[in-house]
Parts: sequence; C-alpha cells; structure tokens
Amino acid sequence: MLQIYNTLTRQKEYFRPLHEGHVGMYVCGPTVYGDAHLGHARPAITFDLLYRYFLHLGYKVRYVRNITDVGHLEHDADEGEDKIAKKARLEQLEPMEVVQYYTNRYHHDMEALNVLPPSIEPHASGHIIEQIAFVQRILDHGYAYISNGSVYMDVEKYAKDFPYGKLSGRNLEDIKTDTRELDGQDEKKHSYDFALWKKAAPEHIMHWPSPWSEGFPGWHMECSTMGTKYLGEEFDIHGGGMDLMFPHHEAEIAQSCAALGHDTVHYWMHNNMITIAGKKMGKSYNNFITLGQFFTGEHPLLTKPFSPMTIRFFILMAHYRSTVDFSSEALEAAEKGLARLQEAYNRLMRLTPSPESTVQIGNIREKCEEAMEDDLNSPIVISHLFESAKAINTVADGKGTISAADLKELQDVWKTFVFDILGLRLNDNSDTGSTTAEAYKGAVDLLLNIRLDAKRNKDWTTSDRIRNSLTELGFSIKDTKDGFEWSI
RNA sequence: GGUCGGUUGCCCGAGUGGUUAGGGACCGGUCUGCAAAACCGGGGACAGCGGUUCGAAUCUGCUACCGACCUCCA
Repeated sequence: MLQIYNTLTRQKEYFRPLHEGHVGMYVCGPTVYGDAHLGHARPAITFDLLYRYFLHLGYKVRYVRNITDVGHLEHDADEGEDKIAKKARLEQLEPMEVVQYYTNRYHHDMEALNVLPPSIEPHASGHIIEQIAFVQRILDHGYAYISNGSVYMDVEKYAKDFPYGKLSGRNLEDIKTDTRELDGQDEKKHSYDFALWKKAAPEHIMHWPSPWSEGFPGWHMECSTMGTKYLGEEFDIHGGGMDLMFPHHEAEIAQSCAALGHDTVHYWMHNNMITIAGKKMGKSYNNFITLGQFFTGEHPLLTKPFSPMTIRFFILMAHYRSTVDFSSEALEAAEKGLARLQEAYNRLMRLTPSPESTVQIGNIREKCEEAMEDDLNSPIVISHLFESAKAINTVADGKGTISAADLKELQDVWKTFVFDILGLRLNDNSDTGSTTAEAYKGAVDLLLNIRLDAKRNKDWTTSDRIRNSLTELGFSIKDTKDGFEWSI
C-alpha cells in the first residue's frame, strides 16, 4: 500500500483516497515570465512520477497543474507591478504574448522530459471571476478587510479561529517577531497580512474590474480558487516545491479555511531543491541553468549538452525529498548509467529463453513496487533495475540461461517500471514500428553482415570501411563475440 | 535571531538497529585483426565526542560545519 510523506504531519502516511478509485491532485506550476530551469524540472518530474504511479495502480486521476500568469508581485516596493507586466514593458510585448511565449516553451521542455501533461492546466488570468468570488467569501466570513481598494487577509483574526502556520511549523507569535518591515505596507493592518486583491497602480497593465477596485488577484489566490474549482472543496494531494511552503501554501490553507470553514487538502507533498555548489538553484540567486541550456550545452558550467532523458534520470536517481546537487560530473555519471540501462534493455528484448534459468531474477517486481510504495523511492527502483541488468548481461554473454517464464517476467517488469512508471524514454530497438523503420534497420543489418563476412575473410579494408562510414554517419558499432550491435 | 533539514567511500546517491544499496571514477580480468564498446570482478564510508544496546551509519545528547524558509522563488 502506497505511503507518502505528508508535510502536514511530518511523517509517512498510507495513502487513502477521498473517493475510492479516484485521486485528485493539484501541483503548483510555473510562473510564465521566463524559461524553465533545472529547478522547475524537479516538481514536474516528481509529481509526474506520482501521477504515473497512480495510473499504474489503476486510479482515475485528475491532475491539475496551474499556469501562473498574473498576480505575483515583483516585490512590494513596486506597489503592484506584477512580474508579467514588468517583463512585457521591457520587451514591448503584450502581457499575454509573453505568457503564451513562455507557456509554449515550458510545454516544449516538459514534453522533452517526457512529463505527461496534466488533466487540466488552468490559467490564473482565466479565473479572475472565480477568484473575486473567493475573496468575497473570505470577506463575508469576516477574515479580510478592505483598505484603499485592496483586500487583505486579516491574519490575526484568522489565527484566533484556525491554526495559522501549521504546515510550515510556525505560529503567529514567531511570525510577528520575524517578519521584516517592508516598504509600502501602510495600508495593511499588520505586516504579516497578505493581499487577496490588489488595486492596480495606474501604470499597471494587467488589471480587471472588481467590487473593490480595478486591480488583480493576490499572490496566493489562484491556487485556492482553481484547486477547489476543479477538485472540490476537499481533495487528496497538493504538491509543490519546499520553498512554497511558506508563505504560499500556508496562505492557501488560510484562504481556503477562511472561505470554506474547513481544510481542503489531505496530503501536502513537497519536493526538495536542486542545489548548485551547495546553494539552491533559483531565480533569486541568479545561479540557474535553463533546461534549454542543458539540452544545447551552452553554459559555462556545462562540459557538454545533456539529453532530456539524462536530466530526468539524474533527478530520479535521488529521492524527491533530498536536495540534489548539480554538477556536470554528476550529470555525466547519470548519462553513463542511463546508457548502461539502455544497453541492458536492448539485450533483454533480444534474449532467447532456455528450458531452465541459471540466473536469479528474484522477486524484482515486488521489490520495485515496495520501493515505489515507500514514498516514491525511485533511486531504489533504479538500483533494482541495475541489479537485474547484471543477470541480463550474464545471459547475453552466454554465461547463463533464463527460462521463458523468467524472461517474460523480466521484460514485463522492465517495460512497466522503466517506461510507464519512471517515464524513461529509451531507444526501443526491439520495436517493430513502421515499414520504413523495418527497411532501414534491415539495411543497416545487411551492411554489418557484409562486414562480418569481410572480417571472416580477413578483408580488413572492407570491414573498416563499412564501420568507419557508418560511424561517420552517426552510428555506433560494437563488435560482440558472435556478431555486432549497433545504435544511432 | 526564529523555524526546519542535512553532514555517508574519489564523486553522485540510497539505507532497515545486526546481513552487498546502486551509479560514475579507479584498479584487475574477459572478449578482440585493429579500434571502440561491452561484460565480469575488486577495494574502500558512514562529521566529531559521549550515551542507550549483546550490537548503531541507523535511537539519544552535545559540538562543529552546511543549507532551506522567514521577501518573488519549483
């Protein structure tokens, strides 16, 4: 039975869905005002793993991941200029043009990483009406106040009736002493109150009418609104990066409780950060490397380009609640490990069964399932796959045999865990595919068989010519004991 | 300053109180016309000092160091 770590209780809990056979999950998506970097890949892949595992278990999943395209303030001193608007002015583009541009690029990167698209990808800008209604409910319940056209959460009042800070392990007293004094907070009663609706400054481009002012929704409003709109007033899982725990998710809880009178989320899940030289990779440190830069290798810290699957594998090699330290060296190690899996997979699909097994495949399926059920322990799943790769290689080398039943089981386990669950996209040479692909493969095989004949006749000139020419064309040719292997 | 987390072999990275994580690198071997690759095998670790225990990397205390959040951040 699947166990997941619930940030709310700080322990692993058995996952029990609210509605039998169904899972509702909401994950904080990107703010589309810049290219996605390695840090954005972490939650996308982590929750993709969870999503895939739920599907594997047979759940019907509604997976909502938002696009933030309004509302996040650059900083309070800006008095209401949000990130999208600022970027738009700089580039002389329509705000929605910027949104579309980066949304497209985000989708492109996610597809490259083999991250499945969510069931619903709502835009904050498309849910202004719902957000206004949500704010109104909070006002109606008396947990918010209007000040100069803006609406603020009355945290002190809220904290009297609900445990404010329970997710991040804070209490209001701590927050009172720790919150820094920032500029432009004179319209708030307290510095720790947060905006539900912000009146737009005259130069602000993105704004909508509301009962309180021409303005835009507060920073945390969209998630409360869209989460409950699509998943209901109570739903199973809410995920996101650890850095969103406070204030973002704490504010979300407060907003939802204030509006609805009760909690909405059963399991809060948070992925840890990716670090670079021990420091968090993030916008604020300006130390990030975009996914596009990884794919092209165009960054001073990168020794070479890295494929999207290498990035995915690299992230899956660490548990999602641990930090993972990026370095080009670590990525190269991941790349080689992935290639080893690829080799083993290719061999596995070509093995011929024997009456008996001399290699042990063990109960690999159960072991992989156990690892996944223990809070998505992907590194352990991967270690089991490497273990079985040894058995595969032993048989491929002719130093062992495998029975038809064991072979089928192993092939099935690999397909299930490598493709379906870990979501690794390997080159599938065993795939019969199209007639074009068949003809192409047949042609290459033919060439290499001619080379094999040449080798038998010790015609090294012809042999090397074929190998060198194919290498130049981008093929990788490997001689084996009784033949050859090739890939491109 | 407050809250929380981390410190594992050359590097990355799992971990249950007692039995090999795994990957990369390295070393040795096999294969081999050459080359490349591949495959097999190997050594090494639990920040420091105490405590609990028959036994602790794993529980506990202290110390040191690192980091996250407290402000937009995945």
